[in-house]
Amino acid sequence: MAAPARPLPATVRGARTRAALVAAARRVFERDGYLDAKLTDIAKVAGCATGSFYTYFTNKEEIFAAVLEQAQQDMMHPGMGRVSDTDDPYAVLEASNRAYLEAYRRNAKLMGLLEQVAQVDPEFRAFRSRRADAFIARNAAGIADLQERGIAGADVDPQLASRALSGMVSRLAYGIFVAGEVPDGAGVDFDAIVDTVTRLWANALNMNSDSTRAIGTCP
Amino acid sequence: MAAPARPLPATVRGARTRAALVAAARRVFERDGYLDAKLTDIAKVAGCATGSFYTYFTNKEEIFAAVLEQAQQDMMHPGMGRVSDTDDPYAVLEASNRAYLEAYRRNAKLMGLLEQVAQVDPEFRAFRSRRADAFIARNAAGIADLQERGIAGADVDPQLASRALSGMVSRLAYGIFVAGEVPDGAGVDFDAIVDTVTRLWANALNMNSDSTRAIGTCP
Amino acid sequence: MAAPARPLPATVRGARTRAALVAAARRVFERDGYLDAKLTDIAKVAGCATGSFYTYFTNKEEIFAAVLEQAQQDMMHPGMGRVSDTDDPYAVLEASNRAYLEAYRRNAKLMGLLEQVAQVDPEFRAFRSRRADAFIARNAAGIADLQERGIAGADVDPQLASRALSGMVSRLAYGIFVAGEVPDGAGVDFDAIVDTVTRLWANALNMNSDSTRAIGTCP
Amino acid sequence: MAAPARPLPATVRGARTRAALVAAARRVFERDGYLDAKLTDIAKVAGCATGSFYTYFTNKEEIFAAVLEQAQQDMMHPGMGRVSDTDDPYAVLEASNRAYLEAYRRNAKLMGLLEQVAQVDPEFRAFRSRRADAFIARNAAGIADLQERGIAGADVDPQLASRALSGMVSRLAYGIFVAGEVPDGAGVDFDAIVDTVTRLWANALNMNSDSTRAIGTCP
DNA sequence: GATGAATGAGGATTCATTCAT
DNA sequence: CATGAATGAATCCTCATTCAT
Repeated sequence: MAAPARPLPATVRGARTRAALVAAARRVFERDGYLDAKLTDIAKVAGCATGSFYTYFTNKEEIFAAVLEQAQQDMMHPGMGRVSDTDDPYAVLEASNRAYLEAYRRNAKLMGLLEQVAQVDPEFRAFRSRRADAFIARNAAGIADLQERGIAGADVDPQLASRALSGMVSRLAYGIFVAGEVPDGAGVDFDAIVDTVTRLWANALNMNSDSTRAIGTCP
Repeated sequence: MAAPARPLPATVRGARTRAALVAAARRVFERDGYLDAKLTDIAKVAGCATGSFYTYFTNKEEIFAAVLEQAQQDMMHPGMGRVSDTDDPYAVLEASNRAYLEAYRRNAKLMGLLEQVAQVDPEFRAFRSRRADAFIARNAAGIADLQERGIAGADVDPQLASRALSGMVSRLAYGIFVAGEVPDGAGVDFDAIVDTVTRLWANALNMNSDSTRAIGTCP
Repeated sequence: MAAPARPLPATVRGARTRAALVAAARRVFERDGYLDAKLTDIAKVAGCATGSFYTYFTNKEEIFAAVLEQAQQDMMHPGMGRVSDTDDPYAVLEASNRAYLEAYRRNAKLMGLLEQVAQVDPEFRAFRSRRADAFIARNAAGIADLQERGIAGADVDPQLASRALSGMVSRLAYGIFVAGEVPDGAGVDFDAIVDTVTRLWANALNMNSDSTRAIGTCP
Repeated sequence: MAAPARPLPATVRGARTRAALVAAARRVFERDGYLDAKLTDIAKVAGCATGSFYTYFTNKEEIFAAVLEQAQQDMMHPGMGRVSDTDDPYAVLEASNRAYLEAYRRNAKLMGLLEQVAQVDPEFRAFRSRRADAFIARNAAGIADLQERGIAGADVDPQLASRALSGMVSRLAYGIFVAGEVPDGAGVDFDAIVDTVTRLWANALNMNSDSTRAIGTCP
């Protein structure tokens, strides 16, 4: 991560080649996995000579970082940070989860790759951690906000709760969209997942919504 | 995973060598990671010749399976399956979580390795899945049981909920014990983790415990 | 070394670029050594594009030759050839040695480079030989002259003696100025080196100077 | 140079292979030069697989060191250190020079290689320096001894003189045996070289031998 | 059973040189 | 003249696996 060691292309032709390499890399990574991906192959798929790879990248890590960077914009999610922006916390939570899961599904292969690379390369392990931490921090802030406003139960530490619940969502997303762990048969559709996750999250925080969406019953 | 292709040692000396190799393998795997572990090194650490490795194992996967097998007994956890064995569901849940987290912590390095290997080797990916599924199934049964007994809210699918909540715990365990993600500073101790996880789980299921541990308030 | 294969620049801009390249080459060669110097780097340091290099030079050898050529004027030394020009042979010898050693010291890095390149490139090995031979020949002539005039002993072959003694000086210069072999501690200053070398040389030739600088005693 | 990073062979077969590799390396180095020598070639010439090279050596440097080590015994020379052991200093000097030049001639190709490698690899530059320094130190001791005994003139610093004169011999040896600088035609035979070098050396030190070999004439 | 030397396929990487703009 | 991207041949090195002793 960090800025590419190699200078960015100065000409149009250069930019085109670099882009072709990044696109090819994504394809090869998704096809062969990070470890089995050969730089030779990436160059071949990009339609250029092996040496050209080194004009823009130093090694496999670097081009994977470029692939990630390119996909990053699409991977941004709102989180619960803006929970206070609206009147209905539950709706916000649901929207947040939906956005996260949709982005995850859209980039499922890449997320799987990141998971793989993180197991192998410390630099990307750190990257993944940073990404997760940002998500967790935003959600922790949202939880704390709800607690202050009396909407969520005050009996859990926002940080730890956020870490647990955020992990719940990301783990589930990984399991379903990447690992193909299908809950029970193929019958679980996307909405059901969003719904369940949101319910569990809300209940876990004891969110006593005044809305009609109230979950569980209090005798 | 599957029975060893090589016959188990027939002599005492053979048994000793095999055991030395498995022990050495665990050390080398934990030291270098699965990918960087060399069979040569394992043999060296075990104090025997390279060739002797092949007397007992066919390849790296196989000896990793042996390492896993050896540790498996310690990794068995009760889950919530026995929820009905006692009168206090919350206590059972907590005990289950504690047992899981303790086992995870005890074998943290190995769990991290399994995570790594699963990213690389399909066979172990399947192994990990089976292991997780068993856990999830047991917990799903427990949840269904609670729902039937009216102790847990009936508004979630037991399977999906179990998958989400079990994932929450295992993901948190991985993050804290393997990846070293420390929640907030160093102040979060083991009991707080067990407590929080259990609370979130119970709340998520809307478990209306009559015990004094009741969480959240129902007017 | 031979005329440049590429035509000398016709325009002012061209001359400037060529000069920049030669200067850059000297810096890069002295910094990285001949073998590790990359043409790419030379162009970069010269502040021009890679391709521009080939406008003026065909390859690394050629630009090294240009660097050498540029420094050559400064590397000219009188030798002993003009020994007969003056009345005091010893003074001439000393002046000759001093001039040689000063020039060597001034261009130490380049001389080191030449030594390196000569080990690698036959063309420059020949160049170095020609340079040395010229020096040796001049000194041989001087020795022969002294022998004829009865100033030097006639018991050695002027050619071989010149080769040995000239080699002595150049080897010492290399050792001290390039390789950093410091005689005894750091206490040996330049004058001492000139003095010692001259003495040894004069004695070796049995130069019976009538001057007061006479070395050794003849009963 | 330092102990080999790879363990020495434990079996006879191993020793044979290692020896074959060292012998092959010497041949390939002498044939192709250090820089152009390919490890692949060495293995091929040794009649074994590429990988076997790495069983005994880490890289080209290391096997070159082994080649050098093997030749070292033959390259030991007496120097002038034992000058006082005999009655005739001049004879000792001559014997010393002869031994040095003979050893140099015997290992000319290797000496040339060392010269080349020293220009490229700092480790071998250091090795060459150590070797030279040892030689210089021994000769310096000899010179000092002669000076004390009144046999050599006391007007030069033994260290610096030794460095200069030792360099004279080694430089001449290199020029004649390695670089093929033939003094004047092909007529200079080995004895003449020994004789001239010894004379120059003795004269340079103003050695007033009482022997009949007295050089130069004092009117 | 144990030993440890031998094997060799396979991929990353460099950089002088060319040429279209 | 200047530019700088594209080229690709050529070598190093690793390590799982075999097998003669």
